[in-house]
Formats: sequence, C-alpha cells, structure tokens
Amino acid sequence: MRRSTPKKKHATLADIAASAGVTPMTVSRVVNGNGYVSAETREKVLHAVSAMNYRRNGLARGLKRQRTDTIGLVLGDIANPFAAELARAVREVMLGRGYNVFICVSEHSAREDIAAFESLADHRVDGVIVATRANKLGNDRLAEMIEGGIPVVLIGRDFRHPNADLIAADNLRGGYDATTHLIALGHKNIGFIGVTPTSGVGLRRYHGYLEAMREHGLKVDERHIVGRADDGDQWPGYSTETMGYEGMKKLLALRKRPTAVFARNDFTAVGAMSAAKEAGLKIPQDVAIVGYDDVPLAAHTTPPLTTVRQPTREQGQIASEALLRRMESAETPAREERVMPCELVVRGSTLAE
Amino acid sequence: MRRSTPKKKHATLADIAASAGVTPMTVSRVVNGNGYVSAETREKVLHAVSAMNYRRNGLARGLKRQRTDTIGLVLGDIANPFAAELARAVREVMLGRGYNVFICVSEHSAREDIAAFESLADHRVDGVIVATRANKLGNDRLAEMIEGGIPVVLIGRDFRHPNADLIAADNLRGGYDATTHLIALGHKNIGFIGVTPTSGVGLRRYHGYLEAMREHGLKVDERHIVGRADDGDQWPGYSTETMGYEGMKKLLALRKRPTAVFARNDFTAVGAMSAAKEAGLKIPQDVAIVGYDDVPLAAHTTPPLTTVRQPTREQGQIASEALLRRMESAETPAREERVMPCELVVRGSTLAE
DNA sequence: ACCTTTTCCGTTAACGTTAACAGGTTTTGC
DNA sequence: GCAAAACCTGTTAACGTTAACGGAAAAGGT
Repeated sequence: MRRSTPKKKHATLADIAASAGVTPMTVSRVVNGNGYVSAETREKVLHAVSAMNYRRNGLARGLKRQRTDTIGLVLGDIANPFAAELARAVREVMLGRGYNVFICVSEHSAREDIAAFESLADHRVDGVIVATRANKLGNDRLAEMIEGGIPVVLIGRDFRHPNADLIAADNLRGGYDATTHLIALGHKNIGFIGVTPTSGVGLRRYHGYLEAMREHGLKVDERHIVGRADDGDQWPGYSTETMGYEGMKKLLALRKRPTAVFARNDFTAVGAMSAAKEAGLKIPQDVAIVGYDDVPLAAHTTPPLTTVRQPTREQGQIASEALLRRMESAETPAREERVMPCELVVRGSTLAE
Repeated sequence: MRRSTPKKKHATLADIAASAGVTPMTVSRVVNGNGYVSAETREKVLHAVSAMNYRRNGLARGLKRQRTDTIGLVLGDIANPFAAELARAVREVMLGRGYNVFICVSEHSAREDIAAFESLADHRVDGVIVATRANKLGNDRLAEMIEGGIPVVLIGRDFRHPNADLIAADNLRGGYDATTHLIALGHKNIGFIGVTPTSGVGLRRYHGYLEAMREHGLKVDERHIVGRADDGDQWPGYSTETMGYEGMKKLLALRKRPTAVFARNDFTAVGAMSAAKEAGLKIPQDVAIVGYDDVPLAAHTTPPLTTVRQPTREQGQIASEALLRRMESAETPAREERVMPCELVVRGSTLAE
C-alpha cells in the first residue's frame, strides 16, 4: 500500500553553503565555474551539491542577471514537417551558442498567437523567433513587444517592423515557377486548391500562380479556384489532406475540369491525388498535380509528387543568426530582410516517364 | 538611412507606481486584479501601464510566488503527427486551467533529453510531461528530477518511478491485433519493418507481432525482420519513409518474400508501399501492408492503409489531468498507470474490396 | 626583501515581485 | 448609533541569485 508523502522543497544556495560551511557566494562560484575557488573548497561544495540534489534556480538567476539564455520559438502548425525542420535548425544553432529553445504553439489563431507572445515575454526570454501566419491582433501585440525591447525575428510572417528582421521563402516565385512548369507542359486549364481568404495577403503562392497565368495569357476560371470559405479560428494543419481531397472533388464535379492542379502544399496535393485516383483518373495523364514544400513523403507517393522545395533549414539558421545578432549587440542593429529562393522539384505527378 | 538605436529597458512596477503616484503594491494589485483598489486609482494605474507598455516580470513573480503557472512538455520527434496531436491535447487542457505550455524537443538522444529536463527544471516549471523514448542516462536524470520534487507524468516512456504517473497506449496488444489480422487473412510469412535495437525494450509493437506469430504456431523468419542496425544518436523521425522504403527493398530482394508486412508506424508503411509498387507488386494482392498510428495521411494513400489507431488525444488529456493532480494537491498522490487500448483500422492495404 | 599580481572567499546590495500585516476610511446591519 | 464588516492603500520583508567590491593570504618578479 502506497501512502502520500509530503512534498519536497528545492535546496538553495544557502542550504548548500550551510552544509559545506561556506558562503552562498562561494557555492555560486563553484556551480557556475567562475571566480577563484580552491580545489579543496570546490570538492566540499560539489559534494554537498550532489548530496542535496541541488539545481540552481533559473528564475532568481535570470532576475539577477537580466537574461535567461533562453529564446522562444512560436510555431503555428506543429505537425507540419516545415515547422519541425525549422525547429530543428533553430535548436541546433541556438544550443551551440548556449541558448535553450522553448517552443510555443499557436494553431494559427490570433488569440493563441498573442498568448504565446505574452507567455514568452513574461518569462523574459532573451529573444523570439516567430513563424506563425500574420493576423491583425497578433501583429499589434508583436509590435508592442518589439517596441518593448525584445529582439524579434520573423520567418515567413507577412509583417514588417523596423526593429524586426524578416526571413522568408520566395513563395511568389515558387508559385510562379510551379505554374509555369504546368503551362510549359501544355496545360491551359490549371486549378488552384487551398486559398484561404483570411490569409489572403499571405498566400504568395497563389499570387505567383495568378501572375504566371496572366503572363502567359491564360484565363483563370473562377471555378477552378477552391479553398475553405471560412476558417476563422480553425487549424488548417496537417488535416489538410482532407482539404485537398474535398477541393479536388469539387473540381472534378465541374463540367469543364482543369487538366492540372496546383495545391498550396504537399498535404493538400496528396489529398487531391487521392480524390483523382478515386475518380479513376490517371496522374499525370488525366490530371497533373503540383504541391509545395517537398515534405519527405512527397518522394514516396504514387506517382511521386512534383513540388517546390523551400530552404527550410537555411531559413532557420539565418533567422537564428539574425536573432543572435540582435540579442548580443549592445545597439539594435539595422533591419534585415531576406527572401530565400525556392526550387521546383519535378517528379511523376506532372511528367510521365 | 537607418541608424542603430540604444536598447530599451522594461518598465517595472516601481516605474509605473512612480508615474501613477502610488506604491508598487497598488500597481501589483491592479495588474493582478486581486485586493481592493478604487476605480479611480485603478484608472490612473492602468493608464500608466499602457502608456509605459508595462509587462510584469515573470521571473520575479515566479520567484516570489514559488510557481510559474507553466508546464513543460518534452517531445521526441516533433514532426510526428502523434507528437503534434499530443501537444495539442495537452495544451488544450492546460491552457484551460491557466497554465502555459513550453515544449522542448529532444530528438531521441540521451544528451538532449537531459538538456531538456534541466532547462525546464531550471526555469522552475510547475510540472513536466515527458513523451520521449526511454534511455538510461535520461531515466537517471529524470529520477533525480522527480525525487527533487518536480511533478512528472510520462507518456509512452518505458520507465517506472513511484512518484511519476505513466500513460501509454497498448502497443503490445496493437501489434498483436495487427499481426493477428494478417494471419486471419491467411498470411503465413509476415515481415516486420523497423526494429531498432537501441529501443528494443520499448518496441512493444514488435513484441506483439512476435507473440501473435508464436501463438498461431507460425515461424518467424529472421530475414523477415528488418530495421536499422545502428541509430545511436540519430533522429528516426519523419524521415522514416526512407527507412520503410529501404526495409521493403531488402525484403523484396529475398528469395522467399513475405506476403505481408507489418511496419512499426505509418510513415515506414508508406515507404514500404512505395517500394512494393515500384517493384510492380499489387497491394494487397501480392503483399499486404499494415502500419501503426493512423496518421491523417493513412486514409489517403493508394490503397488506403490498414493501421492501428492509438488514442492520442485521450493520452494527452489523461496525462494532463494526472499532472494537474500532482501539481495542485499538497501531498504527492499515489502513482497512476494507465494503458489505453488501440484500435485496428482495416483499409485497402490488407483487404481488397 | 619588497612590491605586484594572483588567488581565495566573504560582505553588501540589488534584480522585480508579492504575501503578510497594519492602519486607516467607508459602508453595512440591526 | 455603534460594532462589525468591507474597502483602500501603504510598509516590510522576503523569494534565490549574482555583480561589485574589499580584504587577506599566497605566489611571483626583480
């Protein structure tokens, strides 16, 4: 029979100091490895430290030092391989420079976006990388934070501020290239799956598509553009296979079907492929499909998915370095804006062998 | 031309107090909404607060209050939809109860596991949910943490401690059911893709497979078991489509091929399907394939993937509630261990229509 | 031998917040 | 009308740490 035991309290510097017969300051010097401490004293202290299972209190330490050696990373959809890869890259750079990374997730809603910013700001992280989609309220709060002096770097968020750097992939060009690829293959009726009105401005990929169509003198049929009408506070995350599936079904129900489809991302594209195959269509003969992001899965669909690769790792690295610059220089440095090129990856879903 | 501007400092309670002509304590009462403050004073204070862009210092607050209203969630592979869904569920419960959630990622290496624990412990989170795979060093450090008094709940981590709850899916039974399903369909030569020696004990799914085979008097051909020999410090995350692809190729190269394959998870299964199709095999006629996890994608492969669904959301919720219990009761409660049932989801990759 | 440098460790005073207490004033209850 | 309750604000003393400084002993240089 187990019975409840009373809670323990953490040992403090003073506890260790008392136990080792020195002052707290000496213990502090030992655990932080700075200042002069004799080998003998160090030994005594370390002994007490491990005997009492001491861990320094980061709150007190942070309060005193006015820095926490911690940065925040705000991600939207955590299930997206893009976000995962970004997190990996950021973590790698930051850990190497002695910073911990705390991730906050806001499933693309303004309220949660703000909650994430505030909780990071409250915990006095030394800097924040924001990779969520733009929204009015979130942008306002973000601006306050930046003006409050917290170093901020944005990744792919359509929001500009003189004291925040912006790193983004060239989604406009990527969308343009993907569409141009389809046009070059002879397609004239090209659909787009996955416009979301709320993030209208942010959907550069869609604008790239429109631009390519216009530039090649092709008419865009309104009915060939599908998306979710109202996704106000929803997460559009990895469940978008379903979104792509349903979008494709809508397109296939039309009298005049598109012969090619550009999907806003790979998941949507996979869903679209699934719907097309279900309808008995051959890919790419009956309908060609292009995705975006080049998730690992894309190489393993049947047929393998043509897609646009964005330099995820590089974006994370560049953002991290920009943040380090902001955090570690005494003056706030001049703003940096980087747009990274994307690369079309042609596979079987557009080009039969 | 932009020039660098000197850094700002955060306003403190004292600054606001001075500006509003009151004491810091009064400001504290206003910003926290407790204690009595006259409407008039509150007005003055709030005015100063927004004028000076004040945010309370969570470090000082946490230090004084001896709690941070924050919990940590340690995830292994962030790209895995399972982890993402788990995070979502945990966040939902915790936000509703007034806690922030910080996520730490450790890509399945002991060193990073430990780093995550320590950084969370240092920041004095009120509790931690750990959902990474077990490893010796990490377990030891975790035990210290638990004994140091931090409330800890484990999800699917094969590690037991009298002061930490354990929530897990019944992977043994799930593996057993998946294999039994294949056996019931008449398969006798069933392969398994994705054993990793390092996590040998943890791979309950594999043991379920072995058990089902044994119980039905089927011999397990050593060569039908594939996995990565040495993944010491690697991430086995979402890139495992490749792992499944390569595993399947090995199986297909054998003289005596298995007629069915059970893959450790859906990504591995997708890779396996890709390899099988490339070899000109029909699924499920020539080879049947079962995955595990029921990721959203599984319903959209061709053919749709038979898989085992684990109650992800429920695991997150139950773990959260267990943690809340540990955090909010004065005594440390008795240990709880929950094993959640999994559910076989039969689709086209094993059963032709 | 004497001065400088290095080593070692203690003291003091914050960092920004809030719990606890205390002292007033106003309202309420009967 | 008067005690009790509710209201409003201030004072004090931590929470656990470390920067800055100071003093004394040991080591090093000439």
